[in-house]
Amino acid sequence: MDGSPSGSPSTRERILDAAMNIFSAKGFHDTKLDEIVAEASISKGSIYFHFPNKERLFIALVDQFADVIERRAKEAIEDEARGMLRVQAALEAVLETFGKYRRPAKLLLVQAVGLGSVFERKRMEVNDRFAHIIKTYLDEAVADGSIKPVDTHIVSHAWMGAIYNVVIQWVYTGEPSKDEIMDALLPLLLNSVDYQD
Amino acid sequence: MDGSPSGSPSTRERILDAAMNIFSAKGFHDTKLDEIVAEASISKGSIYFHFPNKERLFIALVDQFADVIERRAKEAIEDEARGMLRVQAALEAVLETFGKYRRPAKLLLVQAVGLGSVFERKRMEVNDRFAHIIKTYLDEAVADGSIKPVDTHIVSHAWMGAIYNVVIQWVYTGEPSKDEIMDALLPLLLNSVDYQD
DNA sequence: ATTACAGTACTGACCAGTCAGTACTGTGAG
DNA sequence: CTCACAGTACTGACTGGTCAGTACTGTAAT
Repeated sequence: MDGSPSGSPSTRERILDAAMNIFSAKGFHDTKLDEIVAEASISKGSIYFHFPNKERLFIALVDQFADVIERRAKEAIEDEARGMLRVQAALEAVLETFGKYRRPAKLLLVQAVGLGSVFERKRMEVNDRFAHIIKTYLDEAVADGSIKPVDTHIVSHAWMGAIYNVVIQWVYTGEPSKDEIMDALLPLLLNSVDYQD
Repeated sequence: MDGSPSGSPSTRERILDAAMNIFSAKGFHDTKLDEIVAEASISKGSIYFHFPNKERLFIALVDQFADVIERRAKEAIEDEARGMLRVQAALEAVLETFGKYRRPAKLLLVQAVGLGSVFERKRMEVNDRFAHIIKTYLDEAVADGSIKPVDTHIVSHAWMGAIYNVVIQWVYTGEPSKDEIMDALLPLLLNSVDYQD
């Protein structure tokens, strides 16, 4: 996910890896920096050499994964010509990416919620970023007549919530499987705006 | 919401009221018991007389609101004869109740997420409780032919996520308005399973 | 005088963040 | 080539503020 060449990972990468594992499992407040120190086999000072504080370390992980999701969605969209096909491609890409990265998904969708105002703003920002992408292409689909007019603002947020909740369910329980999700959720969402492929 | 007769509120109720205000605004970890003490004009000892610890006080609030939501949904369902009409009535009741209680909504949907494993279990429990109600009546609607067969497990979780996310958006920004949500979200959800009223 | 509660002062575990110090790698002046 | 110095990466023992929870006292009703 980090795109760096293989080989012995840098200290910074080891910190990020360990932090991802522990933050995603235990949440922000229940994760002690000393646990990350132990997991990464580095020193506490090292963390503070690479990151200004615990909060920013956490946010770095959120940003890192949000970037991956967004990049994949945009790549998928570029391959499709127009309108509703692009929306569909983006949805598939996002579900695919969540499916591939279970821990980061939990970090973003669960552990980044309900923290203080700093995190609240960050989570809103990521949320809006995704919703805005969906909204853009939904608007496009409405404009070219692929689907009938809808309140694309509400639809985009509703879709994201639907995706989030199903993915969260999957993150916790392993059920339903990725394939079932794709088979059931995708038609459901497309159906909700009266689009049949 | 507490169903008690009006009059000077008991200490317990004042604690719950104050805790609701502060927890919903600042989240669990950023809320100090001393703040609740000040807001409720009671004493710290009083809190520990009525609740064993901070965690259980928080959970009492979550349960209290989850009960209200569930009760309203069940009442609404009882008034409707069958199938999809009951699903629709339940959705309306839930949205109505979230709309009426903004702070409890934020507590349940935002502040109860991303805390430790105790809260995670509680939130899962509430989530599943709601999803199960939806699923029951969706299954009923499938059985009596109101809607075509769908994966009701995924649909129920997707619906809850959609509702949650739109409500969260509303809790934070006040937008879109309750009426807009009802007008856009309800048809969207019903549409997603090919039901037109 | 006992119960049921309310109020206050205090404690001590916890843990994010600090900082003085170590190790190693240039680098360029004499 | 070597010595002096600088920069970078990292270490881990230590600190100090915070706050949930406790111990204890006060009081009013029955």
